[in-house]
Amino acid sequence: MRYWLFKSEPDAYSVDDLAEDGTAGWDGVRNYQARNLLRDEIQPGDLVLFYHSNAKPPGVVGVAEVVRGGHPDPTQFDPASPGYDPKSRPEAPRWYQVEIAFRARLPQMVTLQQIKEDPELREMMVARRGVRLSVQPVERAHFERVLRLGGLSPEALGGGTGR
DNA sequence: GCCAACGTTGGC
DNA sequence: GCCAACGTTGGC
Repeated sequence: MRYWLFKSEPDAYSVDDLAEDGTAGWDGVRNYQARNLLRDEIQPGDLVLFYHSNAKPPGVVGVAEVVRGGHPDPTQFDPASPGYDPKSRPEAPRWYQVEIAFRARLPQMVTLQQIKEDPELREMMVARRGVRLSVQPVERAHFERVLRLGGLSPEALGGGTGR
């Protein structure tokens, strides 16, 4: 099992939206590095830190679980979608998504500032200057540390599937 | 294949 | 709202 961090602007899609929806296709990613992770690396059962970017303050606000691995992002074929890509064809999709399910809110959000100031977390990709990747790998130790700082027990999430 | 111009991200 | 840092595009 691997761990990831997904960024979302809460004005566009927040952890509350995910909690309400239950599951969501992580569509709209239009960056090749992130696409490769979505298509090739992210597997069902992997756990995701849900991160609010462009928020006040930015930080990790929840946990989700991957429930379906990489498959073509349908919004690329929808002319009405902001993610529409006229150069992508169904027989050779350019963009991929995974599906995630809501698992938990963090009782206390873990802010970007906390991550940067924490000796155990400051190596996280999200804390590094200039890193804009919206889908990032996270080390297990970092994942568990973020959960503890947020008031969740990693053990409570780790084993069960919640399904 | 270079690289200038442009667009986007996202913290501050 | 600013702007630094990146990524993408497209002319050549």
